[in-house]
Amino acid sequence: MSKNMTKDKLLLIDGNSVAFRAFFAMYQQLDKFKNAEGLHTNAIYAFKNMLDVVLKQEAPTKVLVAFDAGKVTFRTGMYKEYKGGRDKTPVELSEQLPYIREMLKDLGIKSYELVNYEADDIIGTLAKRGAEAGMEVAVVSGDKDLTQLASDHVTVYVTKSGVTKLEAFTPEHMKEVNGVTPTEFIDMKALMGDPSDNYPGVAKVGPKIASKLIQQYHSVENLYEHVGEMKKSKLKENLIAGKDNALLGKKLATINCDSPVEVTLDDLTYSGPNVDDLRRFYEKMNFRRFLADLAKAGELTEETTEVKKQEYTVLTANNLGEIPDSDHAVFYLAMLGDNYHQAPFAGFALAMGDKTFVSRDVALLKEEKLKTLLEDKKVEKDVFDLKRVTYGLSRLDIQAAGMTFDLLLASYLVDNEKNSNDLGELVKGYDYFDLKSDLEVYGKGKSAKIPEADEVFFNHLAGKIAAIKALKAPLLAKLKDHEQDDLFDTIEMPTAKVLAKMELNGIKAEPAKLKELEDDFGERLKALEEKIYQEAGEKFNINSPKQLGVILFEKLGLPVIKKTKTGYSTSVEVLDQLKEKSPVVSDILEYRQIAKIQSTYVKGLLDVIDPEDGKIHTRYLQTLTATGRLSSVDPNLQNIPTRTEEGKQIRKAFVPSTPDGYIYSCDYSQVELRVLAHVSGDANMQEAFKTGYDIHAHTAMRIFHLNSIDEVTPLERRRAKAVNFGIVYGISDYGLSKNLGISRKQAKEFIAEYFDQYPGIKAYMDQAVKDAREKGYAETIMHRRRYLPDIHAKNFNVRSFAERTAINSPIQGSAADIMKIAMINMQKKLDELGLKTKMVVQVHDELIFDVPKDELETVKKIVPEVMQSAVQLDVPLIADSGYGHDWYDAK
DNA sequence: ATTCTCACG
DNA sequence: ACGTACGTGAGAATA
Repeated sequence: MSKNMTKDKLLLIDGNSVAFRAFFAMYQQLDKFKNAEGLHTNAIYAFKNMLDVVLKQEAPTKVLVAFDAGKVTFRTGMYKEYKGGRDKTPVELSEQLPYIREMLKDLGIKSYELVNYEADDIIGTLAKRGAEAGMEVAVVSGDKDLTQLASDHVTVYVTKSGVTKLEAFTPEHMKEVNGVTPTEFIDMKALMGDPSDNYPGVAKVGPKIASKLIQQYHSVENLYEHVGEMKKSKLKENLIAGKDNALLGKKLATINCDSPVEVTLDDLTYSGPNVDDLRRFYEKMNFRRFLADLAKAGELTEETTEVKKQEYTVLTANNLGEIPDSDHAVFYLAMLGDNYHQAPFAGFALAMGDKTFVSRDVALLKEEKLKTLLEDKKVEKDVFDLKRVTYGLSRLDIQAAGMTFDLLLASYLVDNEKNSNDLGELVKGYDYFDLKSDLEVYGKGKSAKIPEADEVFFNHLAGKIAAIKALKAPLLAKLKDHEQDDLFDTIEMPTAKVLAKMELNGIKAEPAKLKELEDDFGERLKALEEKIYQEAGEKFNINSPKQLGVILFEKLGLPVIKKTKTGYSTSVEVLDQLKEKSPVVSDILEYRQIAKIQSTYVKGLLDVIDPEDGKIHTRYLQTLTATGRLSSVDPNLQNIPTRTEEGKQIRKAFVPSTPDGYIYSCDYSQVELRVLAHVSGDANMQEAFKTGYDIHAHTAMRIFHLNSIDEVTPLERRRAKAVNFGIVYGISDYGLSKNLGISRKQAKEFIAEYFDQYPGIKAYMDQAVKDAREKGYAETIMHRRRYLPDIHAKNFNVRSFAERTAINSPIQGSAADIMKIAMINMQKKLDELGLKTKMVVQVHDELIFDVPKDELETVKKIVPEVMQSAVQLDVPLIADSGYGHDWYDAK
């Protein structure tokens, strides 16, 4: 251990390359990031983000950002084409560079450049000096040239996809990536050349061959001493012919670690920003986010200026009379944790008239005055996360009513990405900074806790009320502007109320059935395990893809079909192809399947049965998906197995809550294709649905040119079905070929034929992409939006993905809209008829009911009726149903 | 915390 | 030529 307690840590940053990465990382935002004078600021902003990450991660005591001084360097003296032929730096970037330096100055970080040398040489020199002085050195760059500096004391970080993700190059990591040491990497580069720096290297030598050669010879010089001993080959000829290039490449690639850098390590001491200068700079750049951060940091040190001081009255049993009468209220219920089914209560805030009340004591809510108010539908309440509040109050035996505005739902509809469940976090997206996030106030994960200081917690609670008040009007205006008022008032708000009911209902689960399955599967797993160990010749963890990979691809020598970024892929897709080669593969597949069911479903579900009522209460996330679907968590009841018989057994554990009752299930038939037929207006597909044909068979008949549906073979139907699905996802020939195991060419023909037969579909797809490009978003039949900024991306993959999304989202999203309407109508109908039947689960296109014996006939009649009449499309909506004494039998 | 794998519509 | 199907959540291993 060094006796120096605070060991110096030196951080060196390659300013130009990081700025370059920063600029392109936020290139899509180029037009959004402009200050009042029209200066682009995206690179400055991203540069600062990178700095924040690195400063936090490294906590350096000394920092320097090195810049290139100009085009002419000692390297251009050796080779005048060095870095020649490069595209000019875009002006949008170069105009930002002086400001990055200005910001660095305000941040208290030294910038430096040296005539005739590159930033790399400055960094190399200082890294060497730092390491010699016993410091830990961290280098950050946007390209890999600097990785040659990696050593025991120097770690080189290279930005990865964006600027805030960094890949750490240590000597070990260099070895993994390139197979050579950091210094040998120079020799590798010498052989390969560097097209971006515009020097050639040896012909036909790329990373693979260069790595192999250097691993064998360790340096360019040594390689050429032994080149004569090599067997006659094209490579040998190329090496001999390229000798001068290789030697030149080595000179160019080598960083000069003894450059005449005048700054000393002592000059680099980092002691934090000049806050006033920095504030002025952020103001000039219009960086509201950083300004807010600055304000926050100020509070932490000064403690005198809190976020924003809120006015509030602490409510007790004795001053309830101070609550003014009003027909309008804002209410917030605080619980610690996401899972409001069990999260402990922390307090509440209530605004009536112009007064705001707060308390830690939720028992107060049960007091006559407050309970009445909360249950009075004539008192309109604004809340954040209606479903959470409803469920929470219900735990206190309060049946909330009159909630007419949920800020979370409104925000989600306006922009589905502005959906944080943390109010403080969400409002930052609307430039509202007077409320801290729960994360900041309570902390994270296990250590999260409600502040003990009343002034902190109550101010936070009152701040929530203020935030809801402040953002209600602008959000309502946006909803109106988007023509989403109907979606909000008649679909999303009522859906939240229905979901709260469903969550409270829960579905009854039979632990005995699950235990029985647990034993069965346990035995099967044990037997399979033994068998697999035998076949493999050793024991290993079958659940570990890494260990399994070693067994299959190294020990047994099976062909590697696919790799993941960390090793061999052992997915079903791969194993399916290896089944014939070794009997162990089938056993592994079977083991995997059973193990999945055992751990996720059998054990997982046993853990979440409520001991109080024997039911499973999932939570539906209403503001999560990009398309408007729900999702289900803790546990997820939307992915209960159905595709294999073993898996299906799980469904036998889901039972009615009444003796001799039924589980009744009703699902839409082909909703998404019906929606597609509707929105596209394609006459042929509409005709098929109107006539009541089997849609996949009908598609098969058309694309394979058969005379009647009766001629369709099962294979043809299967293929047509896959095409129909593909269409909904924004088809590609590659995807279809992979799915069907046919050639890409054949897949292409299927698609062409499909578009020929359903010309309206093709037109829809083109139009969907065009609309998204023009409007910037895709939209459902009920005006639900999904913004698609990537539709303008330059990168083909990114753009293509956005285009497929533009096709898929209106379809998936409209189907989700329809289901929500059906659920609302359904709950209304159940209430009207005073039935005891409960809606308990939704699985996207399917609803599950818990039905008492004597209500079955009624349910059989009304459920399909309500679902089929949810909306009026140009094609009929059909719902199929089934029932039984458990979910398994309800098909 | 991230990656892989696999369950569902 | 690019490298993909659309939308989710959870458990186990590994880092």
